[in-house]
Amino acid sequence: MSESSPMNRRQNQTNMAVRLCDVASLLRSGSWAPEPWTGQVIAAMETQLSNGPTCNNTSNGPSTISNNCSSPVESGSIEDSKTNLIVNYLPQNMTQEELKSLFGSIGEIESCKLVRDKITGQSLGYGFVNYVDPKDAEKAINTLNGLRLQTKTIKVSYARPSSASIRDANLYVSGLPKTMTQKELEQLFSQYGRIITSRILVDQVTGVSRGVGFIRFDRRVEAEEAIKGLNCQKPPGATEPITVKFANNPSQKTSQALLSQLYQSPNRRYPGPLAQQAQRFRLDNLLNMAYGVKSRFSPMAIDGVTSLAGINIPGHAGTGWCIFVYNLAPDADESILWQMFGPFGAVTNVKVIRDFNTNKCKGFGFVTMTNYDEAAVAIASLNGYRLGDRVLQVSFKTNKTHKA
DNA sequence: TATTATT
Repeated sequence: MSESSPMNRRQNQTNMAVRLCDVASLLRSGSWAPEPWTGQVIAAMETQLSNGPTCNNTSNGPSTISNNCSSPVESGSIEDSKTNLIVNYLPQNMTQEELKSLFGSIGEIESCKLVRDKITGQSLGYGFVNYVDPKDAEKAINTLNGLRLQTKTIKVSYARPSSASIRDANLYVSGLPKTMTQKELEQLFSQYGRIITSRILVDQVTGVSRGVGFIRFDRRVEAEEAIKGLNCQKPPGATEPITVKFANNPSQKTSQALLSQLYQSPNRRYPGPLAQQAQRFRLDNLLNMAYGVKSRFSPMAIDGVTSLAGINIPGHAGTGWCIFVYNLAPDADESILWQMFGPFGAVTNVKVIRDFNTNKCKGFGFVTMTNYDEAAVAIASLNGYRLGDRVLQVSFKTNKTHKA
């Protein structure tokens, strides 16, 4: 994949940073459909893309999204890297390449790693991005922290220097009073050390606390002290004691979790045709992941076309599904494509085609999406979408190159 | 009674 030249990129960075900041803050404040194929996506996007600059910090994502860890001024230690970032709350299906592609839109990346389970290969939902230039790292925090991707709100912050002392510092807390807020939970635990994240789990329907939560400390010794001091103790005003222990390690989740997904009834939610198609492909992907099998439901078999190498299948480029986006404005940049297509699923690459001399967008661009079903929904949703004063044309890229 | 923050 060819990148835009460093010079082009540098020229665009200032504008993009501003816009991404605006959009990201709107993303944080706006309601967002958890399922990309509901009509709410478009409504939400209208709000995001057409509103003027607003910088509020309301968040409907992880409430620790802007905690006070690792701000540039605070990182006093000389060990602290000013280029290395940790990215949390990544969508499950996001790959390392997608991570690199997204953060590479800010500046040159020295290295990038998506952390995966050693056994299952499943993404653990976080990764590291190390920039060449500390300014780009700072810019990435300012512009991408709080970005909504699919159902997740990603968190971008400086990575602490890696050490054994910060591992296994995550606590699971149960028996909490249902009335206890996250702030109160933090107040209770903060006497034992620096809290990195906190969360109270809530009922998805009612939003009421389930009385359980997590506290991640900066260091394991702090977590140990919190267990000693708070396990089996009653919080102020509570009638029952709480339980505090180390949280289960996510890596003990075996392939059973994967298999259980396979046997879930696909028709439980009575989905429409589009969602049925999407689920069929998801199942296919799961089978593929678990057993390395391509079933007859493979995207390669869609429309009854069977092909060995993807020849004659529109938009299929081997590494994903290439989407053609036409009627972009001259000042369009990559960030607008990320913003439009990201909510629909895994996006591996975006590119705005620019004039070599003027560096202005020539009116079109390309987006590569990993999964057929997500690409199809994105196209169906975005074709005809009004962006500013232009109506976009969105389709799978064809191989036809005839010049009229 | 369980989300995914240290390569």
